[in-house]
Amino acid sequence: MEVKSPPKTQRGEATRRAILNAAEKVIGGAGYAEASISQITRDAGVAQGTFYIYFNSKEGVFRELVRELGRRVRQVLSEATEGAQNRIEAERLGLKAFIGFVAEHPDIYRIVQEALFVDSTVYQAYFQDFAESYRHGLAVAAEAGEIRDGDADVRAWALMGIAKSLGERYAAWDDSRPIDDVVDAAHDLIVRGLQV
Amino acid sequence: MEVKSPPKTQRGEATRRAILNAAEKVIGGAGYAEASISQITRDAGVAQGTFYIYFNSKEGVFRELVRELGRRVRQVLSEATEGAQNRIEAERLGLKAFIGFVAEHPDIYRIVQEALFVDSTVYQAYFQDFAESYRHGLAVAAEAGEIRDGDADVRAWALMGIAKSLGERYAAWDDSRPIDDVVDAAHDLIVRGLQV
DNA sequence: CGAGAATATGACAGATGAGTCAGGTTTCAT
DNA sequence: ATGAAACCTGACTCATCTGTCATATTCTCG
Repeated sequence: MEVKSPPKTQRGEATRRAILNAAEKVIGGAGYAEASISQITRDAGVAQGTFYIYFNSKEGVFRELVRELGRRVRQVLSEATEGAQNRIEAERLGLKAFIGFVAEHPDIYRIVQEALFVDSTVYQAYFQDFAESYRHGLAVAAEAGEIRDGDADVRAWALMGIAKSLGERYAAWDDSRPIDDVVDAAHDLIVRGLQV
Repeated sequence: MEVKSPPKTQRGEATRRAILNAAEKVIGGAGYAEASISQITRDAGVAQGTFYIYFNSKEGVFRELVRELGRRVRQVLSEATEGAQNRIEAERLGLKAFIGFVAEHPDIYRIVQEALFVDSTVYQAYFQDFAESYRHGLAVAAEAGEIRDGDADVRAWALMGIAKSLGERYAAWDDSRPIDDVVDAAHDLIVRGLQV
């Protein structure tokens, strides 16, 4: 049974969700290696065996978790930037939303990072999805003359790197500095870097 | 015995080195979780028990490994940038050297990343060391009027993020694109971002 | 050369935790 | 009501691997 068939009833669906939520909590808190299936099922309020009705293995839930988190983060970012008047503004809104998200869910950033070691495929897919839509946004903006011409691919990865690094440093590790300060300082760098 | 006393003889020193080298190879290749002490000692050509003469645990070697890698990377970067005429040039040389290093030692980048999960203290120390000297370099350059004023701390973390991200994407994952291309594109962003 | 310090060996005890399974309970359509 | 499908249980098996230890070897220095 390479992949578990999805639950057939409400009840099954609810149990699956409970397990997934518990996995996020337990793995996010203790890390993948430390987290045990029994902790997860205890937290979800089900028996050990129930876990294997919905997932094939610890790695299995983890993969699912990472995919879901990717969807959530993309959702947050697209909502944050949809009102932007231009690319430069979108950069600011996106960066701020991302750092804010990491501040509110520091565990999520850890889980995604850990994916590199549990299953590098999902890790890469996670970032490639981001990069692709980022690259596209930059290419369109350059086309429209909102920013100056340049290598959209490298720019996308560079800007993602800025967001990751600042999120890690100023949100996950130490959120004592107001996020707006950090975003302002970084945005100055980015604006000048991109503007015509 | 909280910390192992260092080897007292040449022979002991050589054995310790052999174990450390084997650990780099095995952990870099298989990842921390998969790597076993027996693999490491087999590779080093010593018995299992010998490992515990020099290290307290798997975590112990790993910590040592990360510290050593930090020293090596700092060494490479300081050599690469020492001939730079100004900060802008130093950025270019440093970025290129870093990406080149990752391309030659893709395992090292993995090991450092994995430190976040094995011992977040050494992970943070690793990056804080970098950040501090980076921050200092930028502050001095701003003082000298080589770059425009700005938040040196945020800039340091942002620029480190660019290097990490590009190294991961264009060196560790897929080195099919000439590094100079990537460095050029990123350096354009950085120059404009920093210049007066 | 001989004693004791340093280094090395490898079998093994003990702990851990993933995944299984035989059987129990709930739900629901007919 | 009843049978079958879906769901749930938790004790148990089994493989893995760390860290220990009693013993052996090598080195060094008086």
